[in-house]
Amino acid sequence: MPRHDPDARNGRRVSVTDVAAAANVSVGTVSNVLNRPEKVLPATKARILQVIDELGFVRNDAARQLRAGRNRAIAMVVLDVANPFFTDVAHSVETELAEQRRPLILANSAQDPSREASHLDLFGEQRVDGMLITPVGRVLTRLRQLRDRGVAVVLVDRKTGSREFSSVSVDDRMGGRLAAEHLLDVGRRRLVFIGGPGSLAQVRDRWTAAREAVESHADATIRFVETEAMDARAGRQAADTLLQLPADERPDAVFAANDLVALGVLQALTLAKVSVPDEVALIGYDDIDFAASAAIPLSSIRQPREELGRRAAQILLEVIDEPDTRVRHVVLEPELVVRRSTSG
Amino acid sequence: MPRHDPDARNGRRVSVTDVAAAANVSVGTVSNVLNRPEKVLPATKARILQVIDELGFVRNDAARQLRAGRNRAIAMVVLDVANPFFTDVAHSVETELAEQRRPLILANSAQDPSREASHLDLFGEQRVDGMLITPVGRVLTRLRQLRDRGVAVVLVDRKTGSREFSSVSVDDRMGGRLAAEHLLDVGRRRLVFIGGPGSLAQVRDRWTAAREAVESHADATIRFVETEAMDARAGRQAADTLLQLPADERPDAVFAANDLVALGVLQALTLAKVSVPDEVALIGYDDIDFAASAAIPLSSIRQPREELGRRAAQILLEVIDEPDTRVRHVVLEPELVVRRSTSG
DNA sequence: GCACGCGATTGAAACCTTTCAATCGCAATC
DNA sequence: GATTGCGATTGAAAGGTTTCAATCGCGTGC
Repeated sequence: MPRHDPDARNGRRVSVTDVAAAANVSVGTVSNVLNRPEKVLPATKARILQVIDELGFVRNDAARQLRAGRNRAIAMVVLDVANPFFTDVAHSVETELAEQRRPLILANSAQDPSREASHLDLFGEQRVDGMLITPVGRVLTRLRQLRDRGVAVVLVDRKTGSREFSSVSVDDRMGGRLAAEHLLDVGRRRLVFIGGPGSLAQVRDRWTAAREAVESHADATIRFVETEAMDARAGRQAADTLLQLPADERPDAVFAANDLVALGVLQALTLAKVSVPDEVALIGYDDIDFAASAAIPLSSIRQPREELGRRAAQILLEVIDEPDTRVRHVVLEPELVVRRSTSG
Repeated sequence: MPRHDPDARNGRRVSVTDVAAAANVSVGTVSNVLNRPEKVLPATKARILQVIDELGFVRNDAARQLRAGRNRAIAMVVLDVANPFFTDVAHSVETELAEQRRPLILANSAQDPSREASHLDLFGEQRVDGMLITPVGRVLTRLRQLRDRGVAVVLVDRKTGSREFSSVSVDDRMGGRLAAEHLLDVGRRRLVFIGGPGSLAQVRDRWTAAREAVESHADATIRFVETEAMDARAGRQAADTLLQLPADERPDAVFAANDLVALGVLQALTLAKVSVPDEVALIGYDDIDFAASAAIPLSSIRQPREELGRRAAQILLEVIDEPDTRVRHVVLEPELVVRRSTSG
């Protein structure tokens, strides 16, 4: 009863050969109908299309790819699919690729170098045409191997190995500076930066620039609270740690390395009845949509994520077309967005 | 200068044949090293592995799939990748599949039947082993075709064509009832349901159950405000429409078909200085993480999304192993979560 | 010394599509 | 009536892997 059409299921799969036989043409003609319909006589085409329909023929993509030597798909490896920042960027990439009818395969490294490596290996075997990656681990060697085998690679939101691979990124140092200077501007002097792991370039750059900004104010300090991940849970935990400090050691401002962490911090502070921004000012990073509608609307550093995805896709397509184009680095600028969490 | 290793790039791609020749074995043995390493003598294996490394051989997945007739991958088509509910479900699916080393290909139908159809066609050509889908359009015919060609199909969060396909879903009617009854319980009588498009089964079920709950109260009313999508923007727009009503026609409670819509409604109401929950009570659906940290923490109907993904993946794997297992329907129960937006 | 058994290895066949040089059929031209 | 030109069609080859029946080589038991 669950069975719907046993014949179709048990019968061997239908191939171009079967279609050709049934339509009394050669396989070449069937292939032409599929790929260069204008090359075949309308009458023949109609007949073949009808047979295709009757037999339920579906082109086998594996065979097609084998013959072509490549896969039209583009793979994208992001740090965290649960972070709206990355899904927004991916969405923008997808939109740009849709024009060329190229599917986007999304993979989540979850900031884990071993997961990242296994995704890269898989995409290598799949011979994707191009790849967008926000690297976590030491992947330069693997990326070179891919490139040498003809896979176009563009780095997103990162410039590692920049002499060899084009990239599109947002200036994290500028973002870090903007955030820190804003906190200083609103009179805060005991800053904390929360983010991690410290091995992530994004985290390092934002932290370093923030530290430099703070160091130019003699009376201000900033310290680094490292987290293992960058989600709300990590933010809550980090904030709980800070709450255990004696009152006179508590920070009066928190700069979270992304908005998810900031939202976590906000939850923990609210729960502990610490007023934001009166007692602690709070700024995040990314300006995801939820930042604006948080319990206390969150100040943040806006990254132009739509443009980031679009430009990345464009450059990737260029590299696919012309692998020897000059390596390019597009650096976009972030922007400070002030909301209630830093300006009560 | 962008060129890294011209030899490797220009040279023909390395195949098992090349490896076999260089290692003085047959292709069969190379294949065994790759797929059944225990079958080959340690010394031979070591030699072949070394050659593989030296030559930079990477198995061609297209050829492998062609031979195998299928692709180990599982495809998942969701309504909206920008909705954390679906990324959470997808994440849970991915985790479950990881044990079998099956990659998950995520595709976004964006509630658009034509996008959904083209994804299905693509996955058909790719001969994925299995597919999880939350259907939008009239896809039953396509799904049957896929099933008849050996693709395991499990419906997620929907029961269309339930005699033929197994499914895992959450009881939307129960959810709709819980939401409406809660609003009635806290004394509201002029309800509005916001969601859409009305063709979505989720929307219909939640609405219908809510209407039924309201109808059993003689003095209460509920009306349907249909949106084109289910994101925050749609929520803001719908709320703006309501705000233009004369004060005595305004609702005193809003039931949004998902949390994104609810957050949009909340933004618009806040902007218009309408107090939530005093003037308008607001409840969402899904209980995404952000619901708890919204400006006014959002009451919602929690769906067990982790379990939803896990069970869906498990059933799919069962169907792949044993295509003729009985069709099963797992229905999970949603749960009311009361927060400030309905209980000031 | 021989047959047997068994693990290791072989290599041709199969998977299905696309490509492209060759061929066909037909009409226009000389 | 023969030739040319041209669009439509043909069909064999190529692409790289896996499978599996057949073979090899070697030690064991008689």
